[in-house]
Amino acid sequence: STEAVATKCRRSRTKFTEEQLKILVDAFNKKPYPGYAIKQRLALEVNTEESRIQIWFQNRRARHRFLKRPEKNLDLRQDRAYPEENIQGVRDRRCRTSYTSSQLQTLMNAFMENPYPGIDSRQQLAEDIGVPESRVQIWFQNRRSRLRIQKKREPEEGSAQRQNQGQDL
DNA sequence: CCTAATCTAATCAGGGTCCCCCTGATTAGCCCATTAGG
Repeated sequence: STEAVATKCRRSRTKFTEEQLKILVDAFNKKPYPGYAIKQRLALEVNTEESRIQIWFQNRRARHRFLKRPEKNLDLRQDRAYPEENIQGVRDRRCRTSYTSSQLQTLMNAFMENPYPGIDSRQQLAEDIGVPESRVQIWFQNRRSRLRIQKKREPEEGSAQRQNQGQDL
């Protein structure tokens, strides 16, 4: 098995310089849950894609979640508990991407071909439909997730159309 | 080895359409998610 995709699967690792890390760590200490505007500004300041900034914050939070002092292990979420104090607008998210039907068609076709596209495929796809690669990646994640849920909800369709008792909850 | 990249599951939230549904965006992950590149 494993016909090992010839093309590279993962995006190559981003290597941050010390300066870049200093800026990021500084921002993280100020605000471990930055909104979109802050992430965008950091991306500019550090000269990296915003998606890399987002991943960096995710990974750092994961690492620090348990690195923190055990006596106060609820700190990371404090920031979310008091949204009033946020300098930046509360709940500052990236704007929803709205796909056209032809863009969706392209994504669907690619999904049926391979629901786990590597970086090269995603980038090609992103270029084809004119959307950032990070959005394509999210689209595939959500698509896979919802397909799983749907399959779970409808266990089988081809066989066994009789017994269907007590499956709720 | 360290940590960026990736994954699943759950949840928040925008927008259409009529108050619920679809789906994009964000987050956590707990013997402390897993995988793998440099």
